[in-house]
Amino acid sequence: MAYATRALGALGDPTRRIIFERLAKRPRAVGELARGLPISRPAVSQHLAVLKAAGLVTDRADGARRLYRVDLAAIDAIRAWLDQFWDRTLDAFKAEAESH
Amino acid sequence: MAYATRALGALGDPTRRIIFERLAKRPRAVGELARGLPISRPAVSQHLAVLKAAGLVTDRADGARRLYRVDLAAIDAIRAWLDQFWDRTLDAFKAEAESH
DNA sequence: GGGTTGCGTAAGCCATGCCTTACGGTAAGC
DNA sequence: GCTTACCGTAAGGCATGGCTTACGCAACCC
Repeated sequence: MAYATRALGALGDPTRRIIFERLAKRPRAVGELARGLPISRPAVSQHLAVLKAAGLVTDRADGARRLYRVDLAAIDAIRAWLDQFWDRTLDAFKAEAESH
Repeated sequence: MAYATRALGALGDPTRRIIFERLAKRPRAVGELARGLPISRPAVSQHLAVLKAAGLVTDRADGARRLYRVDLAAIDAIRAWLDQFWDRTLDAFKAEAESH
């Protein structure tokens, strides 16, 4: 749950959402990501550090490169968080309708 | 889809997530929200404006007060966004496994 | 081993964003 | 009508965060 909120904080940045999108298609190295973005490679590296701290991605050494991939557990955590709000909101609607 | 990304941007702030949580339980007025938070009422009003612009909440006049409630459509949009990434990531895993 | 490629971290700059106080405007109560 | 309660917006201060350049280190190539 606090897992999900940290993930949402990380996905609040548009650049990190783009990085997250591209990693969802397939795992990539840092430089490969940077070449497709209008920011420097260290900037990408910093974004990846945030995503990693939020549990959204994992990294793995591949020679001199470092491959990042998305972590499905984080997606599931956010989904569970959302569903909880969905239920609460529906209950609130129902309670309000019955009070009339 | 761009709907979902704007919603994620709005939910990136922890205070807005708290406000969103409380509105999910039941609709509330601005002052009522502010009394339960360590920030001023205008600050809450600004947060609500962001949430509203992101399509996460709707507002309705109630006399001198203004009631805010969460919009279920936004939650659904985010969920659809997440599911899309879930599928992509699964496909990437599968493709990688088959390449071995 | 020298050179190249790939990466993380540090330091610093600068814009963005969140918060405050102050103000004006509308709706309810007496 | 006057006062009170509730709210949105403006203006400004200040911290946070995202970006850059510079540096150091490890892994491949020839």
